[in-house]
Amino acid sequence: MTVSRVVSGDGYVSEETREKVLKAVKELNYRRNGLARSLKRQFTETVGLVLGDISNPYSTELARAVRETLLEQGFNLFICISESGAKEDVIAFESLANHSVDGIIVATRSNEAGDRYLSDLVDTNVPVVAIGRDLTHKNIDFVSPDNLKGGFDATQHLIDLGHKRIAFIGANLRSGSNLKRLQGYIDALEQHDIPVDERLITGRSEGIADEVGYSTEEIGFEGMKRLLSLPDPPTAVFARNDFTAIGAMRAISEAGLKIPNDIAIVGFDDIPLAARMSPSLTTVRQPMRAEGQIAAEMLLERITGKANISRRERILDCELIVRESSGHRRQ
Amino acid sequence: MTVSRVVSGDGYVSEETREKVLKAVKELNYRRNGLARSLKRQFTETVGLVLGDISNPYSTELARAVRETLLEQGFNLFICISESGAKEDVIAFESLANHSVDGIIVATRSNEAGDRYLSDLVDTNVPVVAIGRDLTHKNIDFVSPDNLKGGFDATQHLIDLGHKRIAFIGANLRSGSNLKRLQGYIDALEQHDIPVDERLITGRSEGIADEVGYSTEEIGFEGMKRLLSLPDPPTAVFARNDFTAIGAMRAISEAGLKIPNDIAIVGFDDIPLAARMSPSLTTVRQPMRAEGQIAAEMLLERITGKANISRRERILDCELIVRESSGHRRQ
DNA sequence: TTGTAGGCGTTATCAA
DNA sequence: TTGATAACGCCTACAA
Repeated sequence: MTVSRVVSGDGYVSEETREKVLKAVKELNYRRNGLARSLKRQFTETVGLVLGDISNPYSTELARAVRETLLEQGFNLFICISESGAKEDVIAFESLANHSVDGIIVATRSNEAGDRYLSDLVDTNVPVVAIGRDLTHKNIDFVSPDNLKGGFDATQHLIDLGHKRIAFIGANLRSGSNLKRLQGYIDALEQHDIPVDERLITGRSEGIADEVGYSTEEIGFEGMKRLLSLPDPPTAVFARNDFTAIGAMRAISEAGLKIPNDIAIVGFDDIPLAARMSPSLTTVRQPMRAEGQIAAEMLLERITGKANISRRERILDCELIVRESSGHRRQ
Repeated sequence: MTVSRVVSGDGYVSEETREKVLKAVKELNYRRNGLARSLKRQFTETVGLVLGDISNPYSTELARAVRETLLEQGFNLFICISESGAKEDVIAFESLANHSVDGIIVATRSNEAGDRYLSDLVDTNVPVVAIGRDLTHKNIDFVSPDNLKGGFDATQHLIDLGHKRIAFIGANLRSGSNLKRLQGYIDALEQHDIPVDERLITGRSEGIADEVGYSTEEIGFEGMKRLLSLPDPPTAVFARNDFTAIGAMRAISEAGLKIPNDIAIVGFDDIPLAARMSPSLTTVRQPMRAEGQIAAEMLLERITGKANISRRERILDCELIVRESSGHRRQ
């Protein structure tokens, strides 16, 4: 017990005993067992963050913002990777739960088994915040960029430039955020009485196994190739994210066409690479740092707050960043 | 006790009781406490990975390889970020130690307090493997790319192309891996009787606070600007990594000079962006995935192995990837 | 097939 | 100022 007082640094211990204890600690290489400590105290001051595509600068910026916010409050962050769907999601949640983290932030795509596990977790009073994962539970907070408006703005921008045949690359019906971007695209077309042509909406390519890391670029590449082989190819393209846009740009170049003269293109996210492409990529900037910070703050409120908070939702504005790849107004 | 048997799924339980237990588990939202379990069992089947610059694709590829290797053996991975030196290193190590991970892989730059903490950890029998962190301890394994030979090859390549005034950008005396690259550069020059000109070796710029994220690019930009202002500027540059090289390329372009005609440039790492730059970047490819995999394997051997293993070292070959930025042989 | 006892290493509480 | 006791929730070993 006296040792505990010395090591924890609180409670009355005489200077003499304190020194004796510290000496013994050194000699015996004693280290206080955190598991036992947490077991007794019932909290760990640790938060888990589950990330999907860790290769995407979007994820890493998010993680940095989350971590900074937590650190200010003395909380530690453990990041878990879950790259390929439900099974890995569950492994990640389970391992965080087994370590009794005080709360979890999820930034992977929604899936049934994962959602179920999360609900169970919340029911055992583990605070959870979701970033961009459509998951409606009365006690799970939700943070997301405004994908609907972002998709709308991107498409509107292309329409304003005089385009009528505008394609969407990388539709994924299983991803809510993606679906919102697609919906924004459709809304913009309809608002300008441009018919929605399903052949101009490409989804996930058959041959591509995962949608992780730079493989999303392949989706853009393959999708664009298919669009270019249409009898009446598009004059503009809105890609579901910057990596996909970059893949599409490669396909356009390889076909001997020019951006933006032959085909204009807009992405989503504004990863650092977007500004450096040549031509530089017009894109919808997502407030990654704000998303991370707000999610962390919400989680901390749930962790430290006494009261049971019910579901809150924060949809954050995106900003259209016009660069070279969308070009000037067509005649 | 019967509950434990049901939940763990081993030991004899009658079908009838099992069902009753499972029903109660559901109703009460019971979840087995992992802390208590680990406290009793004395292991967690979890490994910690401490990463410095998470924005660098090098780190994320490493993490993915580590994770895949661990997962095969049923181990989970927790990633901690330590962006700015000793203090954060210690926080990360401490928090992993408090959660009783079974082992730690460190991939941050060496620093005194961090090294000391790691040594203490090892002395309490926590297995540790270091990636690229120069840290000599009799029980800490070491994995690293061959920075010396990589630096030599890069410089040799530029010499072979006919260059005599070759600069090094981004020297950092506190980073061992960086120092090795610099040493390789010097070795190559000396072997060809080219005098080493200290003015051609730029270090860290004053104004730049951190060396994290895309800030390393600033180092390249600032360093190159200084080199260009010399009375007798270099005709070729070897940058300490790809981000630094990319920053240097930007400075060269802004000065109205052409790569590789006016100045040739070589980087280090071969991040995905290197191949896409225009001109594409000649660089020394680092075997990121192999580094991660080998580090994870070594750690698992220490964790599961009964015997005390003494320090092992694995230096992995790098490969010079010649692209456009180094150009053709000069006349 | 089920249940009891003891201990993993802490800390809260109370006693000395 | 220090120490004894109990409890955090689980699992091993043994008893019923």
